Amino acid sequence: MSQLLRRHIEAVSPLTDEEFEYIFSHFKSRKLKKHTYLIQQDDYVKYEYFVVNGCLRAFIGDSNTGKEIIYQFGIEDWWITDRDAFFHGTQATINVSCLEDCELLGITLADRQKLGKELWKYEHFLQVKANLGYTSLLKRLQIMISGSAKDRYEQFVRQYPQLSKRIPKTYIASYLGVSRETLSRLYNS
Amino acid sequence: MSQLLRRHIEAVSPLTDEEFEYIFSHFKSRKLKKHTYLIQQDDYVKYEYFVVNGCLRAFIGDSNTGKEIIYQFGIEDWWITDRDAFFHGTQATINVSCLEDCELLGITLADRQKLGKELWKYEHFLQVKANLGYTSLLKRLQIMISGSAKDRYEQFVRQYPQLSKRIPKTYIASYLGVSRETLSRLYNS
DNA sequence: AAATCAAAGTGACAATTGTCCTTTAACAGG
DNA sequence: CCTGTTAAAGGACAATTGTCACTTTGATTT
Repeated sequence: MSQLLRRHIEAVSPLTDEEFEYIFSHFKSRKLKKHTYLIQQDDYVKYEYFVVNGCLRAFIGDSNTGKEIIYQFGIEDWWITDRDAFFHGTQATINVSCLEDCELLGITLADRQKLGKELWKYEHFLQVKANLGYTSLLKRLQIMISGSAKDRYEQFVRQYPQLSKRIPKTYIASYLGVSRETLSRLYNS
Repeated sequence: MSQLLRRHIEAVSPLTDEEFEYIFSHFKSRKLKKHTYLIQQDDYVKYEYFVVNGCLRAFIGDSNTGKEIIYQFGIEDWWITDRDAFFHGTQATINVSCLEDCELLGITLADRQKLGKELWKYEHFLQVKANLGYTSLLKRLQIMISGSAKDRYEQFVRQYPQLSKRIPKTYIASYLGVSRETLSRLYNS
């Protein structure tokens, strides 16, 4: 369990055993069953979660059309939360639910900041991680702006071959901003 | 000049005069005329730039279609570079050119990291800035996934009323992932 | 094995957006 | 004042994608 988190942090900032133990002591484990919600709209979001096991989806429920737009998946070695609500202490505008049974490690904003202040390595880890996240999001945005439905799907399969098998197409369509039917036709013609 | 940068950093991390002077001494001023390029595809990207004055666009030139896709504008108080190339020391995959005469402050990756190590406040500033950038990019992505051309344009005007007047519509269309003609029809019907 | 349910495929049609092309307007430089 | 350049508007048509309704498939439960 904790090994995954350790390797994840050490990919940026190598740690001593003591340092890691100290960091790890601030995380709280949480297990959730398939179909349950980690975060629901209007919740206050106390934690940011590291995914140890399972698969989740973060989505916006459009109250007008009743449709859901998935903007992120979370699997092993990824982080997931409503960042905006988490950082600003406001209510969630999104939902996060489990597509599989999940095992997570949560940390509060206060502890996150405390660790950053106490350990430069952790602050550095947060900084690098945020920058990596930014660049990968930017790549996704570029494809969303310029690519056709087909481009987007092919790129997704190339980038996440495992995920594209693990997740129902309906959800992938939503993630790509395309209707389920259109996606279906892309690989049957 | 330097006051803008100071206020920008201090919005996250208040500094003493000495600290700011030290930070500022690592930046190099650069002035560019309208229509010139700050970064061209295949350049090595030594600097990350803070915009003191002017307006720039970052875009991808699609070599197949010959079309350009703008994925970011840069104006006063924003940062601009090819982040991927800057962080990894690789060649630029994008272009950045000036829509107006520009005045910039550039910092190298080595100096950026050095400042982060020497001053926790600066590392913290980088971390917070990256997280803010991430959340704002995510909001943009959400609109790109779910919004119609009209939604996107209206949202853009709401969020950047000044920019929408300052920048030619052709560029705004490209930023929104919409053809110039489609955008033109949105506010004439 | 039968019943139930969720996911995926498909056909027909509508709506949105892109592409190509022509025209108009604004404006800078000689 | 003219001329060349750039931005913008708009018409006509094509391509892409969405929507709705229905069928098929496959998994799960009883």
